[in-house]
Amino acid sequence: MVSTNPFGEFRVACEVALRKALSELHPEATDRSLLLNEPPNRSFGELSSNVMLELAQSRSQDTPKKLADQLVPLIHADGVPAIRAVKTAGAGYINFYADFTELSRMTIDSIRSLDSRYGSVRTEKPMSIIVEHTSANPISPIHIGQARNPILGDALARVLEARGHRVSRHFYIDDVGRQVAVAAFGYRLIEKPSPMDEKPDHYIGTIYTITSCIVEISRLKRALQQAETLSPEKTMQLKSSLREWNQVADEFRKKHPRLFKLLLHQLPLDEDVEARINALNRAYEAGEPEAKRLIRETCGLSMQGLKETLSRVGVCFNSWDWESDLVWNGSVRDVLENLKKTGYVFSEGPVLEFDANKVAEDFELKENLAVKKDHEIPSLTLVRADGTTLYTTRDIPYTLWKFKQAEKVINVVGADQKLPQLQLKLALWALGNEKHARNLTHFAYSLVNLPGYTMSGRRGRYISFDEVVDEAIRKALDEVEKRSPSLSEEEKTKISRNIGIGAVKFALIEVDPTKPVVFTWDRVINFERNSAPYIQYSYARARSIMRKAERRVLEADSSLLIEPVEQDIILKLSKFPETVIDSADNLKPDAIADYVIALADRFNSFYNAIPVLNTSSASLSDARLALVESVTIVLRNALSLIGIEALEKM
RNA sequence: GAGCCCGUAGUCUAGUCUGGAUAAGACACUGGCCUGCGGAGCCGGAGAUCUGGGGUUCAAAUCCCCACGGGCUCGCCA
Repeated sequence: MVSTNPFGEFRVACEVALRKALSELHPEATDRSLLLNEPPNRSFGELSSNVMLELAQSRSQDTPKKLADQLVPLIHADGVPAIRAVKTAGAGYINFYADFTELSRMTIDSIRSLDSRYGSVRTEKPMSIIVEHTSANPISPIHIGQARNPILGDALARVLEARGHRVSRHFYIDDVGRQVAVAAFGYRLIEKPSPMDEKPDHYIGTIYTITSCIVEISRLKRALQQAETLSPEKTMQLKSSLREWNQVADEFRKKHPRLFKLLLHQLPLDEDVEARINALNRAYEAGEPEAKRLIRETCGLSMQGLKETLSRVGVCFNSWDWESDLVWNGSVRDVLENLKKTGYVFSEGPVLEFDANKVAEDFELKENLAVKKDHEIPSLTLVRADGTTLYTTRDIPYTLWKFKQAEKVINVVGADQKLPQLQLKLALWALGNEKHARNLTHFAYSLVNLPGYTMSGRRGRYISFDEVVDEAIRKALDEVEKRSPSLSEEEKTKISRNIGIGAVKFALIEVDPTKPVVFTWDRVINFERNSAPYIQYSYARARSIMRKAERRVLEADSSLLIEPVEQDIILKLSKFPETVIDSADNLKPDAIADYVIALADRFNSFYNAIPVLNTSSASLSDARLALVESVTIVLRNALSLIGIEALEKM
């Protein structure tokens, strides 16, 4: 029998048998939903129930052990091929032992016949889902702090697809806003020289940082000139900012002397600069042709670099959504009008504010949104005094637009943006889009920091994703040269690329996204510590056996696989579909990473202890070969879900 | 000041949602294993008062409260 979820079959069989017995003795206990757990080790079976420990609470006269002993004879597992035995143990656990003849056969047959589809269990409720991720500013390269975003977002999309959802990946190009105007302003000022040998996103990033740095310094200096009118604290604060920006300036003067000099020379250093930058921003929102040309050109250049970075690590998108389009086509204005009609918008002079807190209270949403009752949610500024809009304002029509195409929207956005994401959701409530509000998920991840400081695109203080990938590939090439000198140059290049990129991705995905990560080079390029090369190595070893065998096993007798290390692998293989379900339904891409390490571990133990090709009988060899083949399929499928390529050789 | 997230061997992490049997891995440290299929490997050893303190429970790394430490947020930035 082929099953999309072999361990699930065993689980259901145990649950049915257990419920039936419970309904005879303790009908009140059957309404519990979670009856079975995975025991800490296999001497306690493959599944275990502690219902009796709980049941004993209400029946003080009976010990859990006694209750379990009474129940077990009523659990009829004889007719169920998947269950070998049911026993009581310890304080009153009921342990279910799988029949490995059956489980092995079902698992291996299913994997070999489903092949690349093994692990994919279609949900009963497939949805159309938009995963918006990365959405990096189109004025600087993606840095390693942000890189967690595309990696998590892409894995999430892949896992959801495996679950049978229709997934569309969207990149939101944030080309409206002051920072873009700053970059474009600087770029035009130096008469738009094209990037020489530099990646265009790095090039624009440098121009942006230098421009913003010089503008900032001159602003701070002007502010300090009125020191007499300022409070001492304010003066201190300004001085400390000035010190920081001067430091940034020094760094850039050294790193990019030519551009720095050029920009310093061209930039008028009076208040006029800022006014002109703001004017450019206004002109762009208003859709004036010249501003459009300039800013689209600047962003286009940068996006070219971002796309290159993303596509080289295997992250692709279905849609590139320009934020400015929403402004120009009037949907931002329309949403503002609608929002005003809700009564949740108040004005402070020309400034419009959205009363997020009142929405949360009126709709009684605080508890649901994990906000404390007496915690006041800050209001959201929708429109500036000069009439321009803000990021989150524009995110409202964008979100509505996304919901025209999908039932569910997942925004992969850093945890630092929890508040605006909450305000966005409340805006949907206010607008009467309850259903959309409920189907909007902020997939939050903690930022990646460098030891000692936070990365800042604006300050140009970051390690770019590109250089991390480059370095990882370089390190991988060293290792390949050392370990596999006989491979062709072409193979070495391809392999080290895959190893390097895999290592970077793995480092970013293996940690629970809510946990903060401190970036260290060691984390990525120490291949003893980084598990990705280990997993790829395990795969290469397995494939090597397959190649040496020079035959495809048609009929394998899985009942010959009686070694504990073999059964450990089979058990793990049988659980892969459940892992994918958990990963997709609970949005846990990191669960796949944990799984694949554990499978590789078990395979390596097996590899070391058990011969596959030199066995006493051909049928045993066939059975083991089928097992090895199954391991290769599942390793490949699992790696593919987290966007890492499996390698034939390395 | 207020709110959110995180705290598990020297280091990095899994387990926390859904309480249950001996807290699971990796790095570093350490003792073994290449005439069997790839040693980026395998087998073993040592190393953890699960940040601290209360509470709930037959049972707490897991749930609740309070402290402490780290990160983030509270902008007419994104």
